[in-house]
Amino acid sequence: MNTKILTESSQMYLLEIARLRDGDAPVPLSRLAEELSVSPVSVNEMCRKLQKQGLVIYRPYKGASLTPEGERQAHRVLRKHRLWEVFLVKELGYAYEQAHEAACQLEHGTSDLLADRLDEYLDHPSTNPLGQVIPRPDGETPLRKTLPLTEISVGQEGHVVQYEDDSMIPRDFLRERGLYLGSPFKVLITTSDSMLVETPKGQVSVARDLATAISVEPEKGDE
Amino acid sequence: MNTKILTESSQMYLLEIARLRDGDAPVPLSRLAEELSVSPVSVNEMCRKLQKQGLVIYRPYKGASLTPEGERQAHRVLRKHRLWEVFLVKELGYAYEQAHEAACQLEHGTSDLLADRLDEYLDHPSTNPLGQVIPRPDGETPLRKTLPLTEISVGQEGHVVQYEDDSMIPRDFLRERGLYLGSPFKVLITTSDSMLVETPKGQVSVARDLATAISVEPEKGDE
DNA sequence: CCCTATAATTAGGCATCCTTTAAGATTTAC
DNA sequence: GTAAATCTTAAAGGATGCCTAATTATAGGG
Repeated sequence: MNTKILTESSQMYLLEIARLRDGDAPVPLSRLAEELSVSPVSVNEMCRKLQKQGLVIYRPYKGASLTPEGERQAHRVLRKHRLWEVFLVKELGYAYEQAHEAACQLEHGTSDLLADRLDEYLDHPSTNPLGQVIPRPDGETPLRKTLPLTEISVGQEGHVVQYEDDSMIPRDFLRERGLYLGSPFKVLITTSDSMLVETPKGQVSVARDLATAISVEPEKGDE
Repeated sequence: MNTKILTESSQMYLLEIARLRDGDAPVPLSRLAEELSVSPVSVNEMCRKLQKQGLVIYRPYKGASLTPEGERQAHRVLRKHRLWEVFLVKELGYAYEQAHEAACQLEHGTSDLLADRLDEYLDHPSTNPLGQVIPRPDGETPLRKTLPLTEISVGQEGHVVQYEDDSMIPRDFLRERGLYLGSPFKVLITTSDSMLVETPKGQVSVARDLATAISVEPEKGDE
């Protein structure tokens, strides 16, 4: 049961559910289908299969969430994924996005042993290049959830994890202002339609609409 | 045509044909089936499919060999495989055999770009930990063939690549005497039933029967 | 030159993971 | 509360890659 072999595909599903999950809310299958570039029908099939295997809890019209075992498996994969990201960025000079792509390929061919060796080689990094936590081998590390920037209250700190709605994002502008992927920040002021945020490159005011599309991870110990 | 996507399975077949090939002789399908741990029927099916794709030349009762394009593809995979071997052994402290196993998993999830970056990171190694040549990205490097130790004539040098008949090999003895995987050596004397070989650890006399089971790669520029 | 051991092939299946089509269920929003 | 949008499910099928069992072809020794 511990040594159950998951197909690459199953791993991808579990990982994606872990990634998309927002707190304890189940992930809508439509979201999964989109992320995995697969038809909704396939996702439905797969989720029911994973439920039969005790890895996923699937409630029709609600969505999918992970069982403790599913969580454990997702962590194993995510650990490998993020360790490779660190290696690719820090050692091989990859840009983050390319590293992410490549890590998707490598994670499935990585044994637990290899992950541990890599972890040691990289000097036990605690986060990936975006500042997202790398699960420990024991699987104890809880994944921290990401929120839209708008959910962060004044005085809280955090860092940027992802841009949600690519088309709307002035990437270059944000990069210049120090609010790019991985950037730490602190919310200084919020108003009804904008936020003032402190970044490594100074202060930047962000429209609320835009802030909605910026996913961030709040700093440990807040909320 | 250049960007043709090979399945993991196809890659394995091509790689194995390249590995098992002895000079220009086609590889018997039974041998392939054995190495790949797959039924002869499956190998037959696959070889005919690869032939249809122009990657393999398959002659019933003779065996399979690579077309120039198949050769090119095999080189690409082999390059990745051996680069990973170097990384795993040199950087992560793997033993060779474990590195070989792990490299089998990693090679398929490795893009050409990643291979090049890794190559650079490792400072362009020319051989894997066993001294086998790492093909260059341009695919120009010919694979050197391996021979049984008995085929090496007096004065020639080479290095050990593989033990063929595991059950017959006194591994510990050979390791002690400096004739283990990767060891460089020079043949000093051959008689009708034994050979005297110089190794990093001194000289060792090897019975002809035993020498047959030791695969070696002769040094560049000989023969 | 025949006979046998080995190799090849055909036929039928299985598992995985994906697809499209189409019909039915539920939610959500007005 | 109903209608539109979304989700679920069933059915049928395709591609890959593997299997076993049974049959046929061939090579090579005697």
